[in-house]
Amino acid sequence: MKLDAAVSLLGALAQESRLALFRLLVQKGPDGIAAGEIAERLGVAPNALSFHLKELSKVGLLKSRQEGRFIYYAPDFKVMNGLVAYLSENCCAGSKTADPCCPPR
Amino acid sequence: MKLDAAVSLLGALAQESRLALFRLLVQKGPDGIAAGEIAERLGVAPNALSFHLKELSKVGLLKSRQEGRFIYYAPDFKVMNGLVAYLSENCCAGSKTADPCCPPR
DNA sequence: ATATTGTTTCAACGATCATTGAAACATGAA
DNA sequence: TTCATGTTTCAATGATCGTTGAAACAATAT
Repeated sequence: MKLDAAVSLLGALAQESRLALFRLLVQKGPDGIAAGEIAERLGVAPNALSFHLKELSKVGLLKSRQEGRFIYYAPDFKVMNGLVAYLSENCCAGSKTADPCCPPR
Repeated sequence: MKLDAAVSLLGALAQESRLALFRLLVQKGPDGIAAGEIAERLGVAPNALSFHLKELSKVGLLKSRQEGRFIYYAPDFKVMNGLVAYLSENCCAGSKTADPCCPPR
């Protein structure tokens, strides 16, 4: 992963509603949750949520699937995995020990 | 780590100059680098760099130490470790396998 | 004391971001 | 078709962010 891509992903997650949203989606797993239920659970206005869903989708963190009137959103675990790997390798001295982030050497 | 803290850390890293800065500091290790050398290496104006150093310090990602006229900055690996752990646990389905970010169950 | 070097602070500007309310679009039911 | 529901788009607003230039501060040398 390039630095620019990591910055985009970090920026997408660096917002209270969006991080909470992503956490919720991760908990719920690959089947996803409908936008309306997310909005209700997070206490975010539907249009605001739509904005945040778009932000997360724009950087590839979310997948969506339409089912009738509902649109289900689920995390793209591969992308998130890439981000965590990037941070571990580039910002944690590349250590692979139990404690992933420690000084080099 | 609380959600708010994670958001602050993500926000601090979600900027090109700052992520590059942090990467550089991680590479250089606990001894740190002087602000002037960082500015030169990253091609950032000294006052702009000072702003970014403050942003990273504000959230606890950086430690600094004065030596003569120079101020050396180094990463706080413990804090970064906490962030990576938070993301792995809360945003990666809590998996501890080789692939840290995969769907639950 | 003055000068020089390294770093930070301040004010200002344009750009981007998050939220709001209203309207629009899309799907399915009556 | 008409209606209700789920979701998104649009425009406007206030807030925050990143950069710039000039000035200030701090530590050392002359």
